Amino acid sequence: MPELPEVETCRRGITPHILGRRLQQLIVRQPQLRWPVAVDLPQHIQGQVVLAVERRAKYLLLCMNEGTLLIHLGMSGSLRVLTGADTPGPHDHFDLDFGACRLRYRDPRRFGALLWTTAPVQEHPLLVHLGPEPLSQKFNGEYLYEHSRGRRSAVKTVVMDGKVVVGVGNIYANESLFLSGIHPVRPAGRISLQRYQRLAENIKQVLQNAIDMGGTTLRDFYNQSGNPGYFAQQLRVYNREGAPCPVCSSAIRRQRIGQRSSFFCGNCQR
DNA sequence: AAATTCTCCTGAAGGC
DNA sequence: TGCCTTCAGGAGAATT
Repeated sequence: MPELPEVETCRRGITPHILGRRLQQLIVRQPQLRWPVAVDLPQHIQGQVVLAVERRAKYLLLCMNEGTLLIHLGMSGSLRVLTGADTPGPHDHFDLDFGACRLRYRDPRRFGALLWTTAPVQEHPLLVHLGPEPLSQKFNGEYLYEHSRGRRSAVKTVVMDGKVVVGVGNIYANESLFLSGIHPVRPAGRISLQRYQRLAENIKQVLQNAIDMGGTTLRDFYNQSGNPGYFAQQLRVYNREGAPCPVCSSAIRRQRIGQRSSFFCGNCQR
């Protein structure tokens, strides 16, 4: 399931293959993604040149001369770089053909998206209200503290709220809260500045470590070359219900918070 | 306004 | 073996 480190891994992997290249053709086999791919998109963007490959939250941004292609991997999406003939599978929904190589998008659950905008991309409706990037200086303990005052919802829900901070998905929220000794259901407004400083640092650390390891492969994340990420072996609580806490050996617990599985140590996290 | 629930989708896993 | 049912999850939309 692509979270920020997986999307960043993807971005870094595809960039050298497509930067400066001209799009020969967009081939759409399945337009029914999160939002339908516009029927006339292929003819609109044919011939566009990739000027930059950026990322905002979990959106990949292919910045081209007349606009920007937004790609979201949803929870089962992946992009592979193909350099030879390769028969598309049933979930290979579109190809971006750059001549020398092509990007093939696969997404069994179809929660992902392919959108084109000619307006300044940061003003796009999907991006304009997003919180800061977690690895930026704008995101820190003070920021979290200020934005959680008066909020009674679980701290885990708040750090996963894209309007507060982007890119912190379920896996990394669980891990960061464990490293910070904070119980995931603790009301966000009842946590001290000091503890938020520690949480913000751990969020940055966990995300950066995961990026350095090429992301987390639990089931279906593979990078542009078809290789898995190696952060899964670093996970301390996620998906480890019943296993011993790496610090105190208490059994890791599992609880649903806001429709999502949460994993934590009831002894270490208060 | 903030908090909660719903929604899209398919594959894996579990029950009988 | 096979046909259910349940669940997982990103995040915008809808509802409370």
